[in-house]
Amino acid sequence: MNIVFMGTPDFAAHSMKALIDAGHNVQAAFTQPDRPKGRGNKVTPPPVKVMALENGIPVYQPLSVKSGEDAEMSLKVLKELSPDVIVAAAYGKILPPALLTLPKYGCINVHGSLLPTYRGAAPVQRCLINGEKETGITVMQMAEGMDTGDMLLKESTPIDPEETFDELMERLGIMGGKLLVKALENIDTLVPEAQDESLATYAPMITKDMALIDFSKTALEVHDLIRGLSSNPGAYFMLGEKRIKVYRSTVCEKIFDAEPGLVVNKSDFTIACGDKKGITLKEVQAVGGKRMKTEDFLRGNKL
RNA sequence: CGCGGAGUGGAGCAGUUCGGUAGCUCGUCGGGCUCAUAACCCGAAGGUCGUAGGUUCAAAUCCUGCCUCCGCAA
Repeated sequence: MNIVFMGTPDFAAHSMKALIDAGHNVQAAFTQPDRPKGRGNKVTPPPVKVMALENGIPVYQPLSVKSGEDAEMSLKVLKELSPDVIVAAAYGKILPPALLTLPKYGCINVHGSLLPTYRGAAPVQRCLINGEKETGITVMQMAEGMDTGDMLLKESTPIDPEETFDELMERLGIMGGKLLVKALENIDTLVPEAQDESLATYAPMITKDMALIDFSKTALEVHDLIRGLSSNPGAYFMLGEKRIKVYRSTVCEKIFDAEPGLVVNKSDFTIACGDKKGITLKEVQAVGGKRMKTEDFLRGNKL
């Protein structure tokens, strides 16, 4: 099938790879423009661009597909390519109606949740933070609203209580690719299923201020926040003047009669939480330092 | 030229202000104690102090270039 792919991060790159491996003709990749990023504001290309270039696929990085010169150019390019379908996965831009209806099969989206729950930008993080036991992938027909389109295929997967965002994201990325390929194979026979609006929930973007750990919450809530934000942006707390990021933790069921936020076990870095249980830190990173196991951290840093 | 931190035995750190024999907590190896141990005691090995120059009688420490890693901010 002739496909134009739109996406930006690793999650999307998985889907694009799956399309290529399945023998589809990926005509072009649309992705966000290279942006100054990270230390020294070095310009870095998004993962989808890197993968596209590796596979000799033309890359387009319009500032907008909705309005302005770039959008007109994009529309022109797409008309010339005349793809059978446009596949979007975590592209980060809203597609205008003119694009949604351009290909024969319309636009198909790979979303990291079981719709209609967790529509929006950060479904995977929100699932983990909320302590969900299950999530999945939904492949759907794109509509004008945010993740509101009719669903084509859905696949669920259990979430391990210790699973981190990085791990789950990786799994979902691979699942997403497979499910996408499957959906395209059966595109003519699949019956789109409308989403039940009454069940819809939203997963807004993650912001930096969420990342500060509030130890007055329960140990489980703290744990879920830590794994939901690991490794990016990473939940953190202040230890004196030092900012400590936590990448991995476990809940300690023991009851501690201590103020939330106090270190109650200095040998394994356990901190009291609001429900008197403890949160034991397993993998941390201090300012300027590397990410390391707690035991390593404790060898050189006295609590 | 966005701001800042860091490179020291296998791991994590101190030492750098004010140059003068390389240190801590662990790990590893050997021995001891013990019914036994991840516990305790004794001992040992292991480091071009990121790299290239410079200053100096003398540089981990001061000066300069370069490499690598990391946090923040966007």
